[in-house]
Amino acid sequence: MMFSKACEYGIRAAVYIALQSLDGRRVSVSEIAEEIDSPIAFTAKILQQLNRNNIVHSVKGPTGGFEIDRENMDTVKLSMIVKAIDGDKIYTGCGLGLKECNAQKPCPLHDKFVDIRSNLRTMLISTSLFELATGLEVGLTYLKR
Amino acid sequence: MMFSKACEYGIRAAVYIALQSLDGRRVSVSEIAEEIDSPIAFTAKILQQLNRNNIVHSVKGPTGGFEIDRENMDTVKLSMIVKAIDGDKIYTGCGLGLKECNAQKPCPLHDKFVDIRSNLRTMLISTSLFELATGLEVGLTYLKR
DNA sequence: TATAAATAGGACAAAAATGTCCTTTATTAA
DNA sequence: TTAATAAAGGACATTTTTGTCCTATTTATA
Repeated sequence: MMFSKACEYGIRAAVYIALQSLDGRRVSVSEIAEEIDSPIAFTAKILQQLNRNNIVHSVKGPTGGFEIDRENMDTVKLSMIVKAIDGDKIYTGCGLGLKECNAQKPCPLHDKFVDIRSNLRTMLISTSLFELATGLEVGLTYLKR
Repeated sequence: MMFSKACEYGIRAAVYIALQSLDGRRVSVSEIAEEIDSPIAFTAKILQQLNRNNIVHSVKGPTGGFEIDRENMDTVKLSMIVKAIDGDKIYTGCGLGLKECNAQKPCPLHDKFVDIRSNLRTMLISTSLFELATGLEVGLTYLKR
């Protein structure tokens, strides 16, 4: 609806990894892809990006996999994942695709988007992985289907 | 940011046509593409879609072109253009791409998206082409760059 | 130290979105 | 009635996104 497929998978994967890390479990790409119902090799690429951006931590070799430190679950906000994968056009871009659209030279929808964009931005900036993982843990939310 | 390129061009084209129709001028695809800074042949395709959905009216032959009745400028809301081009996933789709995501079985972002989506929906449903065209007419808004 | 398990990463493939070109159809006006 | 003009539409081309496959690298453990 709003994010690319890659970003959707990235968020779902990060939330799943966070959930498992709360139990001290490191998880493999194949488990992640299974649990969030995503294409495995594509998910692996996205996890590489998240790793490079220090959003998740990867460990190679046997007993390896992905994990997120308890500390990072609070530090990492949705906005960081979105920015790492989709860039920041969701914040800065014009709703009608104009290159320069701002209060001085607004597109016809500029003012109408101000609040919507601001709400979205605030939500993304203030929502942590920990918050999302705990909802899952309690069984209130789902990552599949 | 939120709409496809096709939809962005479609909205900009419709607003431009509405503006010119206020002056009783019918406009050609090439003029539209010039004025909204869009690829001409692609814009023509999009205008065909808008015509089929009775959002704009087209006339073939010399002196032909696109126009929008004064009445339709009030009737046609942004939501209709978006739906004609991008479908209604913007309203109905899940932020994380789950097939079935609802209050009973929500994704971790479901509740957080409720307000944002609702604001967006309300804005699209309540904004008419006339409103957008008059902003342009008065020189308060722009469709290019 | 050899083997196996796991991620990293490059190259490729498929699908979808974006964009172009050319012919057909309708219509105006000379 | 013919010529010119404009949209309609089909076929094709390009680019981006999504997705796959294979090899290299790292590392735990037998």
